[in-house]
Amino acid sequence: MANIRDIAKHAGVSVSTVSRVLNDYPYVSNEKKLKVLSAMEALNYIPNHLAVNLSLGKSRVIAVVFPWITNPYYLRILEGAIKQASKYAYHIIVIETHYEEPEELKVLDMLKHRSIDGIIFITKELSIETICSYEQYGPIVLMEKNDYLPYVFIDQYKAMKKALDYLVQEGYKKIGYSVHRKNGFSANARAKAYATLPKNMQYKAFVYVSGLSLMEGKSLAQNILNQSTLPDAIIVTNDAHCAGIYAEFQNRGIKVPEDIALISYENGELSLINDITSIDLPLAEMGERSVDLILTDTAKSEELPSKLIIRRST
Amino acid sequence: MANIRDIAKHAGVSVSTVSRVLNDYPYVSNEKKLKVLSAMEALNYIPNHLAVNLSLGKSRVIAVVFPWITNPYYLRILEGAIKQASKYAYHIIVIETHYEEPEELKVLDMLKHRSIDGIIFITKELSIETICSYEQYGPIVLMEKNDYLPYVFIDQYKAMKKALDYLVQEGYKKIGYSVHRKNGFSANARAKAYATLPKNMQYKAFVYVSGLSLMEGKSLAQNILNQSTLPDAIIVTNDAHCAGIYAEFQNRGIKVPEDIALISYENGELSLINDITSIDLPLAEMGERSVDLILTDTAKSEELPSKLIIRRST
DNA sequence: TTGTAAGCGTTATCAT
DNA sequence: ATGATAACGCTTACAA
Repeated sequence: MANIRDIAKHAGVSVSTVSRVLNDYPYVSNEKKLKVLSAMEALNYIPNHLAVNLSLGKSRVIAVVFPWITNPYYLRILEGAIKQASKYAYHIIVIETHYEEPEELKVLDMLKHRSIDGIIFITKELSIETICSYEQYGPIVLMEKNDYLPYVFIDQYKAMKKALDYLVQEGYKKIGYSVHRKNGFSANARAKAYATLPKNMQYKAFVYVSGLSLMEGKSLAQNILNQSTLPDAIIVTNDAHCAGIYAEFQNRGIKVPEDIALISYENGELSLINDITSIDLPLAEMGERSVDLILTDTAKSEELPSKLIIRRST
Repeated sequence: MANIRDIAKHAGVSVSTVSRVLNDYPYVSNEKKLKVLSAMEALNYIPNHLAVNLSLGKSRVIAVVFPWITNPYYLRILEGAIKQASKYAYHIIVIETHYEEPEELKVLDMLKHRSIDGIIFITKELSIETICSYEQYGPIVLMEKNDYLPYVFIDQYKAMKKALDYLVQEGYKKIGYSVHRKNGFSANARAKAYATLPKNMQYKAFVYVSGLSLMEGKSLAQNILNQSTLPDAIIVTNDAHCAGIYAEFQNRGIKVPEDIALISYENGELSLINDITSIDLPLAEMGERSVDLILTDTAKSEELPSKLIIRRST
């Protein structure tokens, strides 16, 4: 394996000159440049990026962290991040935490050890203090608004409020909603929005803690239909979960929206095909902006807007 | 930033000893070991993996390559790969090629430049000769059976044959199927299996070239229903596409399986919820085994079995 | 415009 | 068990 020194020797120049040619620096005479180029050709030179990385102190890799990659919601964020990273000649490694703190700590340690140049936490379990203590080792972006770390976020309170206001205006009286984790960041925001409803329209029994997947949606629907009083509208965590509910409703002859209306978060393909009113979330853009936050100094933390797309399910 | 030399000095030992402690070698006296450890503590030492990588000539990263990450079929392979890689303390970077050869060449160049230690091509556009010419730079795994590179693969011919035999046995006469790309690896395998049907049961008009997504499934269904003669059973590329077809069939009052039967490849959640007969593919396992192929000498190329799961749609 | 030489922070060989 | 010292292959002051 020829290295930069071999090239220098073969071309009769110094290593710095070779390096300059390699990196397209100005101030290299055409004559020497050609010599270097042909030496590279002759010796079949292959630049070694591991060496470049060490020398520059960069890995050109960013980690994107989430509980499960199979959640299409997270996936679209990831896709945005991959796309944007490639513009900077960076690459994305994927970390699944399964909601385990030790997994998050492992990623933070990778940052500390310079295996990665930055971290995007799509969700986090660790306290913000813990995460902050690693910021000295490299940029870390969250998807929650906070006062300590850069973030890109969608205001879940506003999104929920938008859906609620619309449902109220349409005359729905018994509105329910599902959350994935009772005390997650977005669950709290949604609860806060729900609490703005008139007191007589707030039903603890219509707050469903459930999963994110299709099949879990199906079983949630079964549970719902077993309740003595039924909601007349449900706002569901994501498209897949909502599609599961919708499918079960169809099985059981529940008409949407006549019997029960549905709204999902996500506005992906599944809401499109079932004609489900959905809260559009700019997920790919979240991924893109968070990469910008990691890789540039000019990008600023920001809030991205959600939008209610009305379809036949309400 | 303290480095290994600073630690050595502070502890009054040599760098080799520090390195030995770092890597849990035997042959280090407890006395010196403690000295080193406390020096690390005192100087707040952080090992630099970029340096380790250069020294070892490894990046500890593997690339997984596919056209689009949003295909759940590929995603489950990716998930298996991530999981398995983490067992070896490796990480996975995700490459979306959008079926563009230059993107595949970029990944191959990363291998050449030692940015990654290996490549898993879930699909490929480049000729096998081209890819082979990069094998000298590191292990490359394909998901097609071939004589040149290691592979993990599912025999698409056998899978298709299984579905066809079953349909024939159930009395279906006008069997159609969809493929994603007319001359893709699996399209050819499926065509070969289809050609084993009695001549009078082969219908060119029932071979549908279509997409992979839900919405594309929906429009395929519309096209199918516009045909003058309808198939009585269709084998569909994947769950999402099949779910799109199924949804449109429901809209149009087409009964499954009475009017048209459906079989999907994938056997994921979408086939489960719609009770679709599906060809189970061990996708996560494909990811796991390909990582093994990259990272161990003992793993051998292998064929993984598919299995027909019979449900209500046939 | 070019070259010298000092990093970057490890691992690994080879003595002792 | 321990230490010198040479890799690993590049970038980048600084000097010329």
